[in-house]
Amino acid sequence: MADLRRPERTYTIRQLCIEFKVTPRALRFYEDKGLLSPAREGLNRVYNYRDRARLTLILRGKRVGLSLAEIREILELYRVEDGGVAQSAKMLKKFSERIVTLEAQREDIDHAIESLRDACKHLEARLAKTAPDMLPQAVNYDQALRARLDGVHEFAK
Amino acid sequence: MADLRRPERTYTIRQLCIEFKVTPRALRFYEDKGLLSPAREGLNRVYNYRDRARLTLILRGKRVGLSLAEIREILELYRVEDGGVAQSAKMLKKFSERIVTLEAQREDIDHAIESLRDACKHLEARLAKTAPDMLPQAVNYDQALRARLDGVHEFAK
DNA sequence: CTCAAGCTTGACGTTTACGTCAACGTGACC
DNA sequence: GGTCACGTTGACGTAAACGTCAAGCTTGAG
Repeated sequence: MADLRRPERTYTIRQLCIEFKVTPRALRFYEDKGLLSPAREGLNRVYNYRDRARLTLILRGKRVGLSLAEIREILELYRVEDGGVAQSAKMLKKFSERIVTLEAQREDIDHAIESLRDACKHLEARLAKTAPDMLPQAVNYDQALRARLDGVHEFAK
Repeated sequence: MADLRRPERTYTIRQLCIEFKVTPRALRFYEDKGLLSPAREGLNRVYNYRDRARLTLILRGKRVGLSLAEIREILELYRVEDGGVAQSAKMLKKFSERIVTLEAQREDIDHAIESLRDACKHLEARLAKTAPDMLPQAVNYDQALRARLDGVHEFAK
């Protein structure tokens, strides 16, 4: 059976939407904003391997709090020799700054995780005392963990 | 000289705004949304030590991508015994899920940082070859680093 | 007393990132 | 040949998180 992700493979808008759990509207929006530019087959959009890779980067960027405009700037670096020297210098500066803010953000996240873990411990202790029968709810934690290890990001509601 | 952050100290809205680099509008907005509830002196808001601590948490939450509504939920945990057992169980679940997403986010950030570092290296190499005189721009990186170590987050524009 | 500084409460505007129709085209079945 | 399923392009709506006035109170300096 052929690899569904082999480089020559193409995707319809719906296929990408399902894979990345986004809506067609979102993909068209990214296109409007210049973050994607899939080929056309008649009217229909045809996404290729590189479009898919870009989408991966777009969504990752979003998850770390970048705006679409910022993501666009970053993606444009990968356009070969897009700008002159001045452009490169500007980019270098921007990227450096961005790295610093991301590192700060990582510290914030570490703090937040720690706080939440602490809060969980307190909650668990409280539940263990007053209502041990409610503790199976804590199974959700393991569920989430397993899901994460499997690369699945859908949790039971 | 008295410690400007001693527990009994109070703050005007402007003082907090300057310290945390936010606008009065933002603080009033957070109040509208139930995240803050400073005392009043006549009409004027008077923030105390705990209000200031809450604001720290609010901004940290924002930096890691939480919505104000989510931050509000988390802050309410710290209201003593606010809910019954069911409430605690619900919170435990929510917090556990949040921890998982934050850990994923941290990985995203690590990836992003790595990518950006890589991009910077390429840019630097390119500049070193074509226009070594533009490289002093890279000083911005050190500037940013120093600023960060000093706890200052304002960069030259 | 006046007047500016700093606070207040509305109330409307703005940006970002889409959601949600409406109206239409185009194969592929039955 | 009707009718899905899936695609398209507008165009308008929306939620979050404030920005930006307008209009008014209060209080200390001159």
